Amino acid sequence: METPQKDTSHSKDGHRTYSIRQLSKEFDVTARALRFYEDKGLISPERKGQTRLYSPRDRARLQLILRGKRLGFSLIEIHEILDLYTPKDHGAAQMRATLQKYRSQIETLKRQREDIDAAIKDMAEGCVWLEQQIHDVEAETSN
Amino acid sequence: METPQKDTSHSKDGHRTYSIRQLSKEFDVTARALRFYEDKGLISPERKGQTRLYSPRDRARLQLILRGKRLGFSLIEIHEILDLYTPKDHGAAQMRATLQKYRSQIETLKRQREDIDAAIKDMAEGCVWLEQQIHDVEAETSN
DNA sequence: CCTAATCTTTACGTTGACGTCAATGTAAAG
DNA sequence: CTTTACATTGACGTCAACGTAAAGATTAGG
Repeated sequence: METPQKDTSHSKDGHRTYSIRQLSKEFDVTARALRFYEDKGLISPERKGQTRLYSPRDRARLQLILRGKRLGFSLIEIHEILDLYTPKDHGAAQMRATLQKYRSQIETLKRQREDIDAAIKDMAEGCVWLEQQIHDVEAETSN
Repeated sequence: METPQKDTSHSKDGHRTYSIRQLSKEFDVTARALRFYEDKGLISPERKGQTRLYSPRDRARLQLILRGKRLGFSLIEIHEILDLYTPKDHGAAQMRATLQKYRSQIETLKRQREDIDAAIKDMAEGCVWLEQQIHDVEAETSN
């Protein structure tokens, strides 16, 4: 009864680390997918020997990746979005360029939200109509 | 100067029709894609001989398809969504089942909207931070 | 009638995002 | 030490969503 599972590890830098399995289970993605994302440069976990050790920052990046996927972005697009999240600290010119990217990304997202709102509206109207139909049919069968 | 382009046609049922080119230009998709969607059962234009004639209803379906794509749904998912749009008029049991689909679809969309709102918030915060940085740098260079 | 533009189908190619072995390494448990 | 479990890197397979090229039918214009 006393097998205190070693379910947490720590790197020499002190922070928590996650194995590839832990992360894949937690977020319900395959280890293959995680390695694939790494291949595409979306994540770069440290290595202990040759096995991967994911830091909390890697975990956060993974969350962003998955959110991007849910929103229908390609891995390439997600890569660009992740770049916006990683602080660059360049000159004012660079920062201004980055700021533009932020804004255009916001526009993209807002357009997407309009699509969503329209779709929700459609579905909601469909609901109302259907409920009415069902109500009518029931009134009829109760005759 | 008097070549009144025959840019509109009408079917025997009276409604307007669109050629595959018109539609592809209007929505900026290739004719190949339109035929592909037809292959997958997402759209079924009439035929005049062997050429396709798209009705306004087909056009509306195409809009829904493209919206679905922008939201990251697969063609299969879009097919199911389109089914929700085509009135079935079945028994009460069927209608109740359909109602469930509407509702679960609404839930899906709402979850997606939460993702979007979160992403927008992130980007907006990034903007603010960046603007501050740029401001600081400029204040410094003006010394 | 000829040509050019569009339409068609058929079929194979491509890209993205992984899945699925296979062969191998390594570390903890018995 | 051997088994068991999970890690690794290739390499090839697969599925979706089209792209692209080939070959022929149709139609408007000169």
